[in-house]
Amino acid sequence: MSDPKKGPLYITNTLSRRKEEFVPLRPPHVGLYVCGPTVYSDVHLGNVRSFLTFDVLYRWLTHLGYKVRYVRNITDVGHLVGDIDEGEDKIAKRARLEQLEPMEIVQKYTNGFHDVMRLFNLLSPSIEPTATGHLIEQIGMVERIIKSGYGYEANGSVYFDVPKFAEKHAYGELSGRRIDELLTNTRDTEGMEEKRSPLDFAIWKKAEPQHLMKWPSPWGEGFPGWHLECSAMSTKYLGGTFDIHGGGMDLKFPHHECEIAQSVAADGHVPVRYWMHGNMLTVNGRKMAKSEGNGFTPEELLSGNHKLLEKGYSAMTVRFFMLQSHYASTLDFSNAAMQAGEKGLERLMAAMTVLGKLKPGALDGADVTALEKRCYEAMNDDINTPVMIGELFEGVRIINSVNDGKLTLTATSIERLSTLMNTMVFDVLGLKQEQQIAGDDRAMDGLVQEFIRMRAEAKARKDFTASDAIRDRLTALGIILKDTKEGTAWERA
RNA sequence: GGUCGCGUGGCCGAGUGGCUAGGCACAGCUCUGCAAAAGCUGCUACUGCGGUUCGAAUCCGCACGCGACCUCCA
Repeated sequence: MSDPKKGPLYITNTLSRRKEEFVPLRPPHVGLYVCGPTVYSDVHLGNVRSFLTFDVLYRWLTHLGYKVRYVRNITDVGHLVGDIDEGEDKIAKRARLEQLEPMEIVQKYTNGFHDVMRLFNLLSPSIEPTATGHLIEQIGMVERIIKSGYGYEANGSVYFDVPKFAEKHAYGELSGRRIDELLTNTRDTEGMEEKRSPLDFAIWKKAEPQHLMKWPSPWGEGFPGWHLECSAMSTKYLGGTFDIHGGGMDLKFPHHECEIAQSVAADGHVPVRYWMHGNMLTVNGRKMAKSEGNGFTPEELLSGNHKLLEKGYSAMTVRFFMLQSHYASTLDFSNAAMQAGEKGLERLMAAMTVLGKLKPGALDGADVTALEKRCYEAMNDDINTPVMIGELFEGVRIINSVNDGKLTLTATSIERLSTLMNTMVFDVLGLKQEQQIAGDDRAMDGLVQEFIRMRAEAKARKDFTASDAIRDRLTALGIILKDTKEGTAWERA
């Protein structure tokens, strides 16, 4: 980018397992694809972490001046439940249980997903394509794979021939798997006689009679394989090869590995230049997952009404808590850590309010330029939000010191600090003020100011019994008074 | 069983060869009528055992502990 303080950006590419300088294919444009949710149940906090990781990446790329096309899909063709059922579509299964149309389920949980994204202040993607809306593209891709010789039909289903593909192309590169090891580790394939190899995966699946979501195809009634939608839709909206593909660590294999194979087989080139994977949110050291039953919904989180929660936490507390660890590290959820995050966020946000009221001085007692530089370096070093937040607390210290008259900053530096803090806290980290601050509600503020005046009068005549009574009663109502040199401020608890 | 990764102070969590991360908690101090808020100060760790190096939390090996994916499967 033209502004030297802003670049270059380094990100960890799963393909090389190293930090690489990010150079877009067609600057200033950047194509970003992120695997979205499967809309057959509520998203839980672990899912949110993954989407949050790429939300911040999207925000940062945008801040750096890139024109980002951010595509995040909705998987509304069912996946298998896996170890529970016998090949029944997840969405169809849910539908029968709840006596709903499949698309009703899809709509319900898509709406819920959007609500959660809004709650945690995640930006909307540029395009949010659905799998059901792209059947033609997916069928086209299956045809191209068959044509290239890497797909074969068996009994109405079409499978991807992994061993044949691996003869001429890399398979397992992304996830560090070797085809011979995969074969060695695979058990008997009984019941899967349609497949030529246990490593083969379906790219089109024949629909059983009871299956509700199905479409006509050259191979009969069926539905697309679950790796296919991302390949078809990313190709459609971002091109045959695009810049960044993100997703949770658990999608590396087989999902993303299969995506690569499909694109190479269908179109002859690798689809993605930089693969990025976010790590898992854990609870007591275990991955938060639907199958573990250790997830909670946003409602439970906010209310604290869940056995894992000692109390409720605000969405921004959660967002801040998550950003205090690096996206590539596992993060363990605990009440103690949440409460620490809650306190830290309060201090940060309080400073943001103070920031707007700073009075300039003649000299600079702090180096804002250096602070700014460190913030950019942290973000450019693989989106290191925890380090960046550490720097922001240096900013908090400066702000409060200036406010206390213990440090001075020139008007220019205050302006610069203000821009930096506001940009990083609100635009990049995507935090927002949740607490009602004084002044938001004029009637309320007027009332409280009246009490503050009464208390000041009591204090002036040394009637501390009366002044403390006023303060204590306001505290009991959730109004906290803070005495400063300029007078008394208030905030809600 | 295979592959990959992790193990940091009271808690959370950065850090990849020498330089105090940061947050929370705790203690003391300043300010204050008291409190709160804020600032300052203190608490200085890196699973164990070997090795490389002038020097290792950071590199290598082994051990122990933990996790993710795969091992059933679209």
